[in-house]
Amino acid sequence: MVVEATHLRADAQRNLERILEAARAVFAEEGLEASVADVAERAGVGTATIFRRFPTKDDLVAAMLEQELESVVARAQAAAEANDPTAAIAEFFSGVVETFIEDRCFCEASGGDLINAVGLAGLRLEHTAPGAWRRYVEIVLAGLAPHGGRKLAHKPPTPQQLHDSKRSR
Amino acid sequence: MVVEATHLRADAQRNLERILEAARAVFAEEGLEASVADVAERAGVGTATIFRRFPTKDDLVAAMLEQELESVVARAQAAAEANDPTAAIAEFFSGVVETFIEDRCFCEASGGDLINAVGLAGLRLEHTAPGAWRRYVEIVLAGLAPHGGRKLAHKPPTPQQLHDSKRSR
Amino acid sequence: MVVEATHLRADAQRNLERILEAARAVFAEEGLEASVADVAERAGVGTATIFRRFPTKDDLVAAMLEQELESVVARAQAAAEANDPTAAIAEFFSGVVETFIEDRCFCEASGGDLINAVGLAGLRLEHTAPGAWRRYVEIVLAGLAPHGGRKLAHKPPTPQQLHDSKRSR
Amino acid sequence: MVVEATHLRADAQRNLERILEAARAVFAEEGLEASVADVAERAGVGTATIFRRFPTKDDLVAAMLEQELESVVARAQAAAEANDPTAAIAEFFSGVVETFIEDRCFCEASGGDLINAVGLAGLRLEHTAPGAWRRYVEIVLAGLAPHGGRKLAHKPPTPQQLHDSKRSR
DNA sequence: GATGAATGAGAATTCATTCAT
DNA sequence: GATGAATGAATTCTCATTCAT
Repeated sequence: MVVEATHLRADAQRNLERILEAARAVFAEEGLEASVADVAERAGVGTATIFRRFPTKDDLVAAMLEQELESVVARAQAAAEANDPTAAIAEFFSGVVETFIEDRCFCEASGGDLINAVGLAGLRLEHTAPGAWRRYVEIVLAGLAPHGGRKLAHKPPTPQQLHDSKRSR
Repeated sequence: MVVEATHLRADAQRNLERILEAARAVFAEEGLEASVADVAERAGVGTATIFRRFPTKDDLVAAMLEQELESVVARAQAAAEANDPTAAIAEFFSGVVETFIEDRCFCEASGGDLINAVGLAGLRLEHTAPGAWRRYVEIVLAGLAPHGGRKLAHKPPTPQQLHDSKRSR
Repeated sequence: MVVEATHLRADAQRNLERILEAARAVFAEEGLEASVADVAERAGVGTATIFRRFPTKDDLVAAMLEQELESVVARAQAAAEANDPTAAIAEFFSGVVETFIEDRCFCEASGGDLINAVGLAGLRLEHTAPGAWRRYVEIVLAGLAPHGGRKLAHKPPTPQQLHDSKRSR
Repeated sequence: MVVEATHLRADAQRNLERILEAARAVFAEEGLEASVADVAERAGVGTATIFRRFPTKDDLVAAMLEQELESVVARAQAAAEANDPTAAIAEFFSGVVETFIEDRCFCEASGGDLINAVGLAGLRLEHTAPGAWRRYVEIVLAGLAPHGGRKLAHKPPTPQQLHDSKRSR
């Protein structure tokens, strides 16, 4: 568990979980522009309770995203242990994009890799062309697949750079 | 020139250009959330002057984007008339993404295709990994290239759907 | 003619009339909250032209009302010379209220006598109970009619007071 | 008491009362066009405090008017139970107009009946001819009194119509 | 003399964050 | 520890009035 840090009284711990859960729900629905007050109401706590735990709205968002990230990490681990790596990566890629489509805010707040790129574009299209992102996944996967010893001219961003790109907003 | 419409007094025309120029700069830097006041300050005019010309913040944004769009259209036409279509499309793709990187707001306001996707992700990375988008362009181009008669399983969004996806925000 | 003051060039005089006419139309339709710019547009002149003539929006309103008032004065004179004073006053009263109903702004800007009172209330009712003011006219006329030598306990406001009550807004 | 609803913390309740009191005073003096900022200043709170309680300026106005209305209702009930109906109605009529005179905004926001009519006209005169409305009350009461079996030719507006006329602005 | 462009001074409303209870 | 009340700082937008052309 990411959010636990120090020992908390039982009720405090429960509140913390409720806050994170509410944040996920509210931000997923309304995007990052939802107000802290909305989250507080959904969580059934006062706004001050949230600010006691998370000095800043951004801190709340970050904590919530860390939770979402865990599920992605789990997916990634499953993919890493799969027998068919090609299928596994395809499934992983699609799965993450699907999560992005379902949770606008998670997508908006994530770092800028190609999966995220497809998620962002897919999110825009989802309303008028639902599922359009699947084609983009196909294309990107095809582009990533090794074909005839071709080498890409440009290097990928480092993990650190990818991580830091989350803060760009 | 899009914004000229009727004959304007010399000073008014100058102001109009300053406003548009300031809007481009400010929105490019800070994204669409930048305030009209910021644009006004940069342009050296009062906010009311802006609202006289553009009744709504959205109108201002739209006018500015129209200008950006023109340059993309010009690029597209050049590409269409090139001798080597593969090189032309690569150049076009890169050129548009570069424009996106230089103008966050233009990117944010555009429809959700793969070029846009790369732009959005590249924008996030630009600060910590400048130029990282070039690799993404490579990958997507590779994925788009015909290889061995492969067919994509999913259909692309229609032009209308792409267009409407601009409104998703 | 109220508005003529000094000798004006022919075109200036024409503009002046157009402004007053536009003011009447615009304020009658939209109430006193209509903007000076609206009046200018309707008159086909620049706003500055209006402000050259009328240093203040209030001045414009006042001038326009004076014109409306003239027609009321004409009615009053006709009534004064009629044979049947009772019928004449009834007709006058109704006529003025009708003018008020047709021109919200004239009513709103007039002094506070009983005719005006009926006009103000009638105006509010006109939308949902058109013509309701006619009953109020009846009642007030009945109340004004001499019955059995009764004397009213309170004195009427003086003409000066009535006039000054126009400024209460 | 209308405004109490749920249990409020002592200080909040005190502030709420101060806000309502300030609103009454400010709107009574300056009419409905007074700004919320004026009310806030008078109440000694920030504007945001007002908007927390009343999401809209209209809501604030409505709450305040409800309070005023209560006193009118009380008067009406007293009149209904009086022995001498003629005197009672006269007193009621005068009482309501007096309330109107003391509270411009209440008068402006009320429906368009004859009492309201007298209030509106009286308000305009009050500054230059204080108490002039008393004569108008006399006249209207006289007009309403049954004299010699006379019948009014026009019907009164229905309660619904009167109610809806409040919204005429 | 006429024009319309420019603007300062608001107005309503929102929200992250702090503070008294 | 928790609460929700209070608020300062913004934001979009309007308009009477002044000024350069």
